Amino acid sequence: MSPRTPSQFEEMREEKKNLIMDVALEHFSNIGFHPTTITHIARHAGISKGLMYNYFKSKEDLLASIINRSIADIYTYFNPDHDSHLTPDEFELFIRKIFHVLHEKRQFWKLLYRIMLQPGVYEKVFSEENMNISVSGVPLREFSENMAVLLTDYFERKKERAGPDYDPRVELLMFSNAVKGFAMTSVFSAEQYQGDYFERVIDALLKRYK
Amino acid sequence: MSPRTPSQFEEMREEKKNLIMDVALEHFSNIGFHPTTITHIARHAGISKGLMYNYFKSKEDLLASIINRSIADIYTYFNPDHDSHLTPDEFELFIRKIFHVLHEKRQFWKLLYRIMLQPGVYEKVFSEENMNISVSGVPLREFSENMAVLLTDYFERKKERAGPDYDPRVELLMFSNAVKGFAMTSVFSAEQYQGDYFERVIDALLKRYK
Amino acid sequence: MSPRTPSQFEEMREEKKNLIMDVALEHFSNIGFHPTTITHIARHAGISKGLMYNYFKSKEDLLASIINRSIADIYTYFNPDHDSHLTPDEFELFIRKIFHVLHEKRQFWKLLYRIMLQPGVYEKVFSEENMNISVSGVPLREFSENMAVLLTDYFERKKERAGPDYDPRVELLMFSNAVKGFAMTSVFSAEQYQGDYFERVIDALLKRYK
Amino acid sequence: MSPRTPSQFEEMREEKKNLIMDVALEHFSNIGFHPTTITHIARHAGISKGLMYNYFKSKEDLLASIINRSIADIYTYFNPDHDSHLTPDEFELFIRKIFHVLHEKRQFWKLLYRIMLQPGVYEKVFSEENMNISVSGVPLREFSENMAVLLTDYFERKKERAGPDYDPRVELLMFSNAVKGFAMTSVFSAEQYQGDYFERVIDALLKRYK
DNA sequence: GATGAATGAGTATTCATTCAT
DNA sequence: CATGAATGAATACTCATTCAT
Repeated sequence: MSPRTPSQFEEMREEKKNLIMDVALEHFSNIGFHPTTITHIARHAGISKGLMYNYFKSKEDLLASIINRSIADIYTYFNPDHDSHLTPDEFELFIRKIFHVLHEKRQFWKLLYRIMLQPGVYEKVFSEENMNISVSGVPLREFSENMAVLLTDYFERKKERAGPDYDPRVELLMFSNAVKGFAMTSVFSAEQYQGDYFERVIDALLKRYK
Repeated sequence: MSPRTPSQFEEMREEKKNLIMDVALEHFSNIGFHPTTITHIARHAGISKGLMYNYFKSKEDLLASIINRSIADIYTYFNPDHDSHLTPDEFELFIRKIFHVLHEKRQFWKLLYRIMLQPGVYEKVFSEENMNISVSGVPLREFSENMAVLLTDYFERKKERAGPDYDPRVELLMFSNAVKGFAMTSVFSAEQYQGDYFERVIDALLKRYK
Repeated sequence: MSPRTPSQFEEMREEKKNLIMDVALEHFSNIGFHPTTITHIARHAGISKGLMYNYFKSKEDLLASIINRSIADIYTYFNPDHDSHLTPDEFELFIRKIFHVLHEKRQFWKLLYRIMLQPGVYEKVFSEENMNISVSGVPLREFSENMAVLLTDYFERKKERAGPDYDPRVELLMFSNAVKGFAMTSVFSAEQYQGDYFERVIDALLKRYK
Repeated sequence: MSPRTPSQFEEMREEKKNLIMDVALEHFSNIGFHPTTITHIARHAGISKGLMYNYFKSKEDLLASIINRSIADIYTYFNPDHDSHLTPDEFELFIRKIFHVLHEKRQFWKLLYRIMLQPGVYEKVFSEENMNISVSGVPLREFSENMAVLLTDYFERKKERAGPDYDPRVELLMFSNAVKGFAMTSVFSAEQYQGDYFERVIDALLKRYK
């Protein structure tokens, strides 16, 4: 019964925030952002509407927080503070990580796709204010830029190992489109792709682009 | 001073309907379905809100009409009443047509992607009622099924011309993911892909999958 | 092919007006006044919305016209220009006429009940302007007043033939309530009262009040 | 400063609900269901439009709630769990109760008459869903059926006390029409019936049908 | 006369957000 | 901290009526 320390309070707060975000992520990604009401989220999280606004300053802030949290996770997982070049084995690891994260965070990707394609929401979430929020000290925008640089460099360097009409720009293009196409399909219709589907795709990608 | 003939009325109706659909397509695809209000559409089309409902029985009906109109166009363009097999040259033509239609109907694809990913809207538009609407006498659903059959068959038959570890299922998979990925990228960020971008992608696809 | 005379025009006009009123009466009484749209009436009468307003200056005017027409019919049927007293046989005839007209003009009574009980509509229809419209030269309001006077007089005079505790005011009251109750029941649930229902009620009323 | 307890909330809710229902009953019965707007009700109840929907899920639900509340009251008042027969004195009590409730709940009866005669509204309010709502554990439909059975039985048994040409079916018919006629008249034109009007009617009914 | 396209004021309903307790 | 009653701005949709042709 001793009074809680400030850090204990902080911890409880974080826990509650995470609970709300979990519930919201599930509903946002399955039902959509607009159709999911604050009332709905609050009820499913077992709290009151008013308390929601104690943790998040608006519905959009809640969405932005969810996205930021997931991106931070992924960011850490990929650890792209890679100052040197990607070896072929690191490239393979990279692909495997992509597919792993695609599978592991399916709900999040579903949400992200929907948000990205919905202009009104997108702008509000990635407003000036939110864009400057840094994750683990690195601004969000840098994340994808780092990736792009690493891959460009990888395919550029692969030229040496490749045939005469190898074009690194085309190669990067085809690779990213293949990944994007697969990502979307797997996120939105994962039900139909079972068994060794993931493995076969990974193999094909490695055979072609490693 | 003499009253309008029925055919004059019909012509007026058709014109207005198309005007409204054009305006709505632009806004739906750029701003989104929910955020675009009827008031907005009416104002931009230079008509009253009420008139909208003279032509379309609801906002959803308007959306469905737009989609149907475009699909009918595309359907005619592809003319997929193909009972025999696809030759390699026909396959090339097929790819070129895809990219042409992707370019030509960009607004429509943008809309379609958004709708498909937005759970609530999709179901309402492609309700039982709308799904049974036939375009040029052929139910909409058949369209994509025809495509799938043709391609499956094409990659199956290509086995004869291919190497020993050629797997038609994997091939079809990689091909459609590549197309999907490209489609999405080109529809949503066409600004950054200019010059010979389309040509390079087509060449790469043909080289790989023809 | 000779040009129509003015009276021929007038006749055609009357015919059209009656057609519209017939259609409207049917819909107003079965579906209700508010739920029945002008478009609906026009379509069922085989004319255009615009033409409707050529014959009737508003929806309410149409309703008032229907009511006036029916009341005029009934008025003529009853011919209440009765300057002398009602004999018992005339009273019997009167009751029989009531039930006949109730049966014959069921649609109209249905409409009238609904309208009378719907304050908003009632006031508009029986506005100052319409109340002064005379039917066959007699203002509408007089109609029911004439009836009331005749009946009051009848029951008053019956005192001579009746027992000691006969109260003409109570008698009139009970009689009119019985008729009203029966009228409403028969108009709104005529389906369940078949066979000799009408006859039995008439007999009972005559036995009691003649 | 301490937060409200659940029971305090419940009390507030109940109070507001009743306030809204009271205001709505008054307007629905005097002005009509359709012509009474939600805005109107809200303004007269001193609340916002939105709050209405916190308590009632639609305008029709509000109407149904009002009707159910009144019927529950009346049901309790009549307590028709009468398994045995009606004695003449119980019949008299029954009639007196009818007239009492007619007087006491005049607004409600006005509303009910209007609703019953308005086809569109009636069906929505007494939809499958609402009809099955039970009042004090007894389905609404049973209420009137109980009444009908009791009265049929009463007039049937009265045969023994009556003259040779007494027909119980006709008697029941005349009685209910008289009550119906009186009910309607008293509900819609009570202004003109003052003084001993009620008493005189009750006496006449008792003399004739007890 | 006759048509139906066009108008616009009006209506029910939703939902993020605030705030007294 | 926590609650949920209360708000109000916004939105889709309806329909009597007008008017150019």
